[in-house]
Amino acid sequence: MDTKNIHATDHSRVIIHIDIDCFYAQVEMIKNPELRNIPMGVQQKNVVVTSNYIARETGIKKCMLLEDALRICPKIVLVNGEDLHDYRQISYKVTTHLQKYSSQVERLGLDENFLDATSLVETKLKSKHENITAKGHIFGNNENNCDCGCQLRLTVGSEIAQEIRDSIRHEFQLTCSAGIAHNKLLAKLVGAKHKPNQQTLLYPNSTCELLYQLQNVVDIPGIGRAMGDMLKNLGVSTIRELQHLNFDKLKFAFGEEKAKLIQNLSNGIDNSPVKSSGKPTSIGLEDSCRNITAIGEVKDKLNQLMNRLMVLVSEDGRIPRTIKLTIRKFDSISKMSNRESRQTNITTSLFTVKSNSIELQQKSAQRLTSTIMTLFTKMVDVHKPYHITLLGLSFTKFLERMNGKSSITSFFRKNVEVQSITNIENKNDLTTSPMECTPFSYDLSGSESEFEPSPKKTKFSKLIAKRRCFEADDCPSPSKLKVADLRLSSAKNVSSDSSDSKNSFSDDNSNSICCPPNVDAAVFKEIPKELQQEVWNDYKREMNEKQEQKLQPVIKKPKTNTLLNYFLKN
DNA sequence: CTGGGGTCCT
DNA sequence: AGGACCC
Repeated sequence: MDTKNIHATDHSRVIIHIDIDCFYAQVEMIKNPELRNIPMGVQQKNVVVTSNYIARETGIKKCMLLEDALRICPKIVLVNGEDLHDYRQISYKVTTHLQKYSSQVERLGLDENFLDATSLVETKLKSKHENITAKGHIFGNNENNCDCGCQLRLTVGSEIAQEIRDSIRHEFQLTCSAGIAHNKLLAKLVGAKHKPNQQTLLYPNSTCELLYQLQNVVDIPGIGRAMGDMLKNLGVSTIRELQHLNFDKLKFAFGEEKAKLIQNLSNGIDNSPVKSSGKPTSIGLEDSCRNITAIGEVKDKLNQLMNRLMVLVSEDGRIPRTIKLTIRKFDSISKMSNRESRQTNITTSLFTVKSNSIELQQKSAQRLTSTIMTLFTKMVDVHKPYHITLLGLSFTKFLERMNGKSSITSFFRKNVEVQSITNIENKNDLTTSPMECTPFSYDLSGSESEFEPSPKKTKFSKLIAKRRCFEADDCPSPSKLKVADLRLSSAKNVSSDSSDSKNSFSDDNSNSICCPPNVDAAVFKEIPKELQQEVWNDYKREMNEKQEQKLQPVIKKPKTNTLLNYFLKN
């Protein structure tokens, strides 16, 4: 009857939370072992974001202001950690390693992972019944009286956690801490009880004891500053107060869904699944800065960011289709989160695949910079004085690059399986071939022959043969295909990549996506809706460009490199 | 004198 | 596009 009780007694899962100890600091100590025996902190601008444990003994805390840190520990050695590249790289290696243990691994930041070990435990229990002993700490004093078998499962979970931590240490020279419990919330909370390089096991009967050790509701992951403030206004600050607050009051303040969620959390109930993280859905960089006031500086900074960003994108291996510019304007009423952003689609033809890495050639770089500056002028009136305190660039909506050997069927697979999380190692298996500098597209050799048959091979089979094709990363839900998402470059706007929604709607306004006449209808029918969309858009754009060309002296235009080209039939 | 990232929801 | 949350 009461769903709360049903869930409260569901201990069927075994969840392990793994938290790499002072992650950035450990990476820095690997890079420079001399830092191991002295107090060391990792600095980003005016903040010491983390430090090794020697520094922590002196009282250094996470995200401490530089000034305070230096006062507390004048001897602290600081390492700049503003470039997360190396941290990100090692972080993904760890996650990929964890995926050997379970298909369900969820990343949280760069240094934490949840792992659903339920089936691993069940498997292990089938073959092993003796000598099962809890590893590491056990939280609380209560005996476990639960008869659902959770004690045995969680105990096995602690053995697995120990193995995993050992393997991480062995593989990466990284120490980490772990929490084992029957849900994510409790695994994370209990893992914090013994750090660093230790692990803690929670049996369900000790749940309340664990929760009551928290000082405030905002110590519950999932309750942040905003909710914390509202709860304070409701007279709620402790866990106990949240547990006992009248549900209708909570519902009035947060809505039923949120209310249920946080009251459940306050009772240690968390049914959220461990979601496989897969590859990142966005890749971005930010740089906070002191007061930029000149357009030249903006351009400069953005170019630097773009260069760094291209390295990350190349390592990722996918092609992004939208770019977002984020800025923060100086504000005397220093409001938090005073950021603005503008986003626009970009064409895949901007990117060049060369020796298995992705590059921006001069022309493309200029075009990208120009569309980014257009975004900038949408947020800032450059004729008036301004000062910018942060610039950020971020790519999203990636197309997966496939390797053709994995066969054409994978291209049309309904459910895109989660692929190995990132191809950091890709860099290492580059095969350099001088011939292999091709734009990201298929040259249809000779613009006149564009729609003409080519002798033997279809364009598509060429594509497969060349092992260069792309797969939409996301399976669009029908709601994504609303008219609002249709973006077509109008003839007036072909010179700009930024198909701004304002000027990109064309007369047809259709929900109707059509198969272009030059594309094999059978193939078209099989591809995901979103790809159909893009193929259709590409076709429209080509028509527009052709029209424009008629008005101009005939210049050999470089072929546009689009999805459409993949599907051109002969 | 407040990093540099990410995720999901609205 | 912004806001909440996480690290």
